[in-house]
Amino acid sequence: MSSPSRLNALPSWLITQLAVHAHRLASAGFAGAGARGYHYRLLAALREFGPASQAELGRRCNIDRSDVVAAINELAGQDYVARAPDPADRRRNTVTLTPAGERQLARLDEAVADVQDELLAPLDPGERAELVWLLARVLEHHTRGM
Amino acid sequence: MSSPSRLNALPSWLITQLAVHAHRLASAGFAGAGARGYHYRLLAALREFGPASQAELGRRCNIDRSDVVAAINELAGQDYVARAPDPADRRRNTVTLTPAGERQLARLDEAVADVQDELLAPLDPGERAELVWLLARVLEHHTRGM
DNA sequence: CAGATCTCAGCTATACTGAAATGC
DNA sequence: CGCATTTCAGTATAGCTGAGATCT
Repeated sequence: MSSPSRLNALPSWLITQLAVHAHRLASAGFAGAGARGYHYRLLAALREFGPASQAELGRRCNIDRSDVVAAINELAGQDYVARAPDPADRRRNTVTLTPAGERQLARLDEAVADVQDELLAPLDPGERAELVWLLARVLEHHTRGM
Repeated sequence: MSSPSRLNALPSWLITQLAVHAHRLASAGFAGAGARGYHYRLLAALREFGPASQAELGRRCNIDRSDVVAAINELAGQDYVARAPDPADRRRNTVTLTPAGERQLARLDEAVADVQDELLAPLDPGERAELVWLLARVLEHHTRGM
């Protein structure tokens, strides 16, 4: 039972449909560690850039301000991050990665690596790099100025 | 404000984030013709394979049985498709593309072409073909046996 | 005053699940 | 009986909007 040929060569179709599979695999990988995609993004940002306000995390991870609140609530409830008022600017919360959060990030890194391998199974290493390069350029074009 | 480098080289991240942009562009293009992505998929399948049951349409377009009902309701309400009981199997509805539906599909084809151009703006024609080839192979791998 | 931040309530669209009614 | 089809009701998630309270 094949799909319409109009769709099979359509970049927007290929990308959105493949995203469904990528999301399914990633969610399953994260769920095995009791996490969601938002959690991985936030922990990765905290690891790389250090403590940050929720607004900054949202901009870095491309997560809405509103959803950052909920995700940080969850991470704080598992003691993967600590949330403290910023004395220098009392509108802000400073979110900090805890040692347990670093360990959780390491677990999620492993899960994520497995997911990439499963997602790109039919491609050899050179093709994977080519795909990443093309996707990154297109995504960068659409994120410029955001 | 850059994203975590863990994410920037991560295929599943690139694909899901790019899918957000692709979906936004496609939805906007379809909305200009009073349609949604489901409608385009269904009209394309009817045009290519002829009249079909809702279950077959769902399998071809990768749309859930439940969502096919709603989308066909909408298309039938706009007279883009006709729904009639199948005399050979009275469980089935036979869905047929109307002349108005063909014209709507032609409009959507144009909108879709513009969207592809906007989506892949930074890539030259050879790179676009390479990207489509790689994505199609990966997607085919994950759709096999469905 | 404008503007940023955090929070909550609620919305949209895609994708999906469960169950009932009907018919093969 | 098992199985397929259509339909409806409801769920989950990502992404997003509006508004209010607080603070720079």
